[in-house]
Amino acid sequence: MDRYDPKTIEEKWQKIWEESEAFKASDDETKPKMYLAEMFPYPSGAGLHVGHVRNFTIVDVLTRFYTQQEMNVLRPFGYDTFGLPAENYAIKTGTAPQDVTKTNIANFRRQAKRLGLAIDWSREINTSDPEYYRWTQWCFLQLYKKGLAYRKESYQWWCPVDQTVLANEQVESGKCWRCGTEVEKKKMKQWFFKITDYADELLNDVDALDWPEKIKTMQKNWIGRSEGAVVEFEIAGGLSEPSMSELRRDLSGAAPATTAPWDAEGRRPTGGRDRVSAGQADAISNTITVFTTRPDTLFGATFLVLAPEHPLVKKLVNDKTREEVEKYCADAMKKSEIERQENKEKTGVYTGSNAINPATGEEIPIWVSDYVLMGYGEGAIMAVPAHDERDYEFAKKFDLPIKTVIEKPEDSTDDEKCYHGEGELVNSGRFDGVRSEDAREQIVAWLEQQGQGKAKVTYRMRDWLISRQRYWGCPIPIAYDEDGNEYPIPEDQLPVIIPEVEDYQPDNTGRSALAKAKDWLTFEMEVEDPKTGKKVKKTLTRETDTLDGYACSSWYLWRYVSPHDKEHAWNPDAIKYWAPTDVYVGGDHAVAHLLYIRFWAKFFADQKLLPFREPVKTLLYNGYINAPDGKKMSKSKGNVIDPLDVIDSGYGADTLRTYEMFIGPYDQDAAWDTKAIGGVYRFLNRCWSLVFDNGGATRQDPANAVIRNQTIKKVTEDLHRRSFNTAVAALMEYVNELYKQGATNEDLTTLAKLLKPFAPHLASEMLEKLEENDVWPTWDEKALKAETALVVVQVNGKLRAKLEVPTDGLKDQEKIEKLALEDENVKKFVKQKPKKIIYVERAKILNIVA
RNA sequence: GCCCGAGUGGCGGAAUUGGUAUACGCGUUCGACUUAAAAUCGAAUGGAGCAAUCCAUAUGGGUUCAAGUCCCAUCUCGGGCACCA
Repeated sequence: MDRYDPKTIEEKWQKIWEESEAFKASDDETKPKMYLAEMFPYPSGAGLHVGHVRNFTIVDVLTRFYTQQEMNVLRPFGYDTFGLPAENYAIKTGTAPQDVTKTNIANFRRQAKRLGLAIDWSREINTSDPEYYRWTQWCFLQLYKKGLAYRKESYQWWCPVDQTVLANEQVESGKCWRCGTEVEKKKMKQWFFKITDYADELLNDVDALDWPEKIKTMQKNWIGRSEGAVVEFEIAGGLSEPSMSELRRDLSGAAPATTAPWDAEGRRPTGGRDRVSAGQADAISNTITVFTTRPDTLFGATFLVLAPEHPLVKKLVNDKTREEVEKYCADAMKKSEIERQENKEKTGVYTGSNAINPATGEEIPIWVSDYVLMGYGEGAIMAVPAHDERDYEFAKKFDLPIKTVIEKPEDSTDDEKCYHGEGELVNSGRFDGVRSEDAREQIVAWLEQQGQGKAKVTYRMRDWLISRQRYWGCPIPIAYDEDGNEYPIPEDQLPVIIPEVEDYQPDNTGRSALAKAKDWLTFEMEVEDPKTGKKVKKTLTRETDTLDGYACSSWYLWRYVSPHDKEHAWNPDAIKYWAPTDVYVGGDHAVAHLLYIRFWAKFFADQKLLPFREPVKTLLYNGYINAPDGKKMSKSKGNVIDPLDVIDSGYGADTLRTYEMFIGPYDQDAAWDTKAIGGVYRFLNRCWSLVFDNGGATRQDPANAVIRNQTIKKVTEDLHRRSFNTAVAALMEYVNELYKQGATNEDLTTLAKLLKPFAPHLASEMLEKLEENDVWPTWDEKALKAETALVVVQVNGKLRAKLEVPTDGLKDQEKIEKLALEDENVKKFVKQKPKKIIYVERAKILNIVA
């Protein structure tokens, strides 16, 4: 009698699956399809960790489940290979990132295979493969053609250690997401994707998604839609004429990548957050524009506040205030965002100019303060200290007037010094007595009539900064002539290959190491001259920025459907059949990646290149696996559980997989338990013994029909609702029962089939011995009920007796009542005629109200 | 501060539609097998009590024949956002 030997069994089946290409998605498009994927991993040098295993196993269990149900299943795999770790390693050791990546992929692939994953290996992709990034560059050009990839100069997050700019999404509480260094602001000309064009649609479509609420809320907060109005405040006395012409000259040099905020209205908002263009319209028309969500408080606006970066600031100062204001602005801009946020004490300076409140006609002072952010709204606000806490604080500190314009209702429990709720307007001229909710509309309408304002929607989300001053990324397919004109590289000349260099260190001018490849950097190309329109040959210099890695992962789910297509990024027929992805599983990137793929889906749908507007139907967001001590696993803490060690220690991959499914609800964090995994190993041993000890089936009669059918139903339904831990528990119960009752051949095949998604090697071994296929079993609704059922008898809601009655007698309430009232224990609690008796057949419960 | 989510045995957790609270697993205890140990198999295991029974799902109220589940308030923990006008 052999023992369960995971090593032998797993090696055997992994070889069989490899040789037979067992998990190749079929071309049979008549079958119902199911497309599942995990968020593809970054193949680090450390290899797989238990978090990967959980993530991959969730996908694998579902893949096998749907495959066993005879659907046409696509389950590909790939590697997200661009990024800083490979490049930093290259800088340190001089090893080419290309080579490190190759090694790491080979390692990851080998380890993934040892988990017995049902992957279609013919579709493997790798984002740093020129055959892949060629199409990333193509995607970029599509966005570029439509004006959704553009360049602008702006202040950007800069990580001084990694020497690169970062997207807003990559700055976590003022620190670089990679290295944790405090980030700085740096003014640079950078590439952006205009995701803000899709802000409304991205927001509106969130609700309908079958995604976790947590993620949906985070995306909504990130997009951050605010309804309000822009209001124009005339500058008292106007700007002096020298200032005006100076400004015009200043502005003509700037490339306004987005439209001026003033005319931003329509189906989609245009980016109103452009740091260069905001304020331009104002400068020329002698006004300051502010954004407010409370136009109803306009009469209470007693001063204006501009952000230190606001372009108008230097035009508003006079000889007396210039020095102080310039110093304040310089200090504010130098300060890191952390410092600016830490010190919530209000600071600010008076510019020396005043504005006219359009509602009251009063002159109000214009101040500068860093509590107003250039990146949001218009970079300027009207301060209503009576009804806004921040403005209140500022007014108190600098002794500015506070004017109440909303009356706090009598019944309000709000005891704040400034009331920011709704109420009736006072001190507001002809709007006195109007409810604030109504006043918002009325005042906006009035402003619009005067040409001094209009309704406006503002978003928190900024455009997506995609430039990275790094070597190991997808080159941006753009080149420049000596005047700085941009030329896209023609699609038939893609890919722009990453050149080989000796030294991977970025230079301190903010250019990536790509600039060191002199042969690559400049080249000749026939282009249309921007002035004459004629074809001319020019010497061009390539863009040395590379794309944010998130750009590479924004379309990979579509590449999987035709990974070797030489003509298309994704094959139009294949995408029509397979996409969108039915189930996508990951435990990270709630707002970055998961927002970007939605943005690209919408964009490419608009180009008629995708047949859907949402790329992921169902998102499963799995939790982390923590160390046994409950803390995050980390090398420095020395508490890392290596999944390969777990396999090699003798447990095997099946135990590891099943344990990680059993550890708890997939979407919750869980702590590794070195003891509990032994329980799962025992369970698999018991499964093995049922088939391989005692010569298999021990009973021939149709025993266990009830528990068998119940288990099929339970496991099937649990997999549909992604309750993996309870599905495993149900299998354990079934096995316990088979040990007590003995097992028929049907029990054994059923067990093996139901077990296969979790422990595919063992289950395959069992099925082979039983000479059975793996087609998912179905249950017989009629066979779910035993001959007798237990009816619970309660008196006043407390359990007093259990009656065993024939299943077909459950309908006979009278008889059950009679039986219950005859019960000795029930009699003790029911002395008189019961007031009421409630019987619920579905719940098999009888409650006597005595 | 604002917005989510969650509090159930010694531990991880189950209870899907308001209907037997604590499934399954770990741990612990006892027993069988063994010269012995491991492995395996079997039994017990929320608390109090000899028992009948009583008390237990963060806390306090409420609705209901019946509440872990619904409602109100409070506390604690976790996550997200955070001077966003």
